[in-house]
Amino acid sequence: MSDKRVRVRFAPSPTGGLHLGGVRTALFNYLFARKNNGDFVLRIEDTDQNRYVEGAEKYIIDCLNWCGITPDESPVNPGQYAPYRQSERKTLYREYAERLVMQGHAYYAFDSAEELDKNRKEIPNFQYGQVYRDTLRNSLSLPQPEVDQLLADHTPHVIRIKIPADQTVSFTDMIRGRVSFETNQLDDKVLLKADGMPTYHLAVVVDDYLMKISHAFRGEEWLPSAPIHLLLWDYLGWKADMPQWAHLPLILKPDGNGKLSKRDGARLGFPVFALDWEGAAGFDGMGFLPEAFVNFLATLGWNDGSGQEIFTMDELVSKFSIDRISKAGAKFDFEKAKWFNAEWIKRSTAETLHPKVKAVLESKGVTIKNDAYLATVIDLIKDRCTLLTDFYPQAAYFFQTPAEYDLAAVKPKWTDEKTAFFKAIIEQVKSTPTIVAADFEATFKALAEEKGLKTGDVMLPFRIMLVGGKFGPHVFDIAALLGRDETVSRIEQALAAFA
RNA sequence: GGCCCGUUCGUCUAGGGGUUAGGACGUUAGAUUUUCAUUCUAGAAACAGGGGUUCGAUUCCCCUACGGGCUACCA
Repeated sequence: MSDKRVRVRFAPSPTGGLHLGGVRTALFNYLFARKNNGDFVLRIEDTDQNRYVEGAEKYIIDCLNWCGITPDESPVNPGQYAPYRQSERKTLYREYAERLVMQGHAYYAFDSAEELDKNRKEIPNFQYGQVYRDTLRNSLSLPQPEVDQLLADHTPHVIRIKIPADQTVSFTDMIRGRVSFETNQLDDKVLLKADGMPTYHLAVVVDDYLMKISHAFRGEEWLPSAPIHLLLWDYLGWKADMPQWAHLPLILKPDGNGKLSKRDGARLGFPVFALDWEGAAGFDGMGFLPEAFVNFLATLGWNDGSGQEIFTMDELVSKFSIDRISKAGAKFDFEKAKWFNAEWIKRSTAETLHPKVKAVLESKGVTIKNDAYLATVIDLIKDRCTLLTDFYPQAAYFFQTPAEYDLAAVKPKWTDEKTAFFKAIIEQVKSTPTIVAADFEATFKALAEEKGLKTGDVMLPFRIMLVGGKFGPHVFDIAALLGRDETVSRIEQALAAFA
């Protein structure tokens, strides 16, 4: 086992947007694969034709790419275990299901959905299992000739696993340790559906085997069905090749309880998807850096024990280990997610931020003519941005004259002396070839004193003239960046509004 | 209801038989910044409860409580 090549798979079902929990599962798979020089496989589990959502598969792949966790093998980049969509592997599963029937580990069942629903409603704790299966319509209860006839007539039927009585099924989960189940509590799950598609239970076992998966990560919600899978691995004769299981703790709703669902985003005002999905803003559209998103997700249920919180993908790969994954579910905390993003923005260079910031500004109608100028702006303001979208309010005034002023902050205290002061400043600025921040500051203060004004009384108005509001970096740095002519013109324009 | 998993500050977590139970987010108060943010300093804030085991349990065991998951021809 130890010499076996590490191969892991992320196996989502294409039923809609990929949410946080799914991305984290993918991430842990990826980290484990990279750390162990293994393969990271994306397998699309589209066995439920009713829930199939157009575009979901592409969306999943786009999400993984955006996060920087591109699979080594996938439907769009097949390896030697193709195909990677279960719908395209359909014919394969029947053979294994029939084999189980032949060996007595499974059987045909002809009951209709309606009949079963009725039983569930009328019989408390009804389970299609050892207690009731003899009373239902299946190849165990019906005489062989009748079964043959039913089959010959192509009567709709499913194949169910025959759970044995009085056994204890147990295994060692990499996160939880020893876990056991009594087979008497289990029901005879459907393996092959009436439409010929396998259920998750059959497909996951067959494909993990065929694709030589060595370690299987999945959410904790799968723990109760693990014994079914264990039994299947055994009955199919593949026990020695069974992957090691790791059931990941769930990501919970920030308020109340329960696992985080796709609807919580709209309800609570934060993204649950990585990328935008059907009008709902994802972390991307919300202004998150993929590095920050990945970093945040990695620390939701995992830590390296050192107290370090900011990790690059490379660090994550080298430090990741399953025994440091926690057992308990973790509530999603959007505030903490934002903190990670702010940290990542602060630590990123203007160069790496450049294209993303440019896109944000352009989407707001700001035209960027000078990339070097933008780079300087980014360096000046990135410390005050939590989300990429914050660059718009924080940077817009570097590119366009303020559309409106915070008049409440200046008008009540406006005086003719101030008007005179700024007129003098205009002349002063006009007489210099370029604005040098430190020099300008000195001149500004000297002139204020000369006019009998307190520096503080004219600094804020000056800021509002250039910026429009009470925010932004050092005002003289702004003036220097804006340049002589623009500074003069903004003062002139503002003077008209202030007086 | 049944089965399974879990439980350290509000949240994410470290720790582990003897600790002032540590960090981070958030929060509060100061400092710095003639704006705002950053930054810095300080503060409040936790071992679910009950039994064991032990010289000593937050740490190990059991029970209870609470939380979560599953209980489909969905994954």
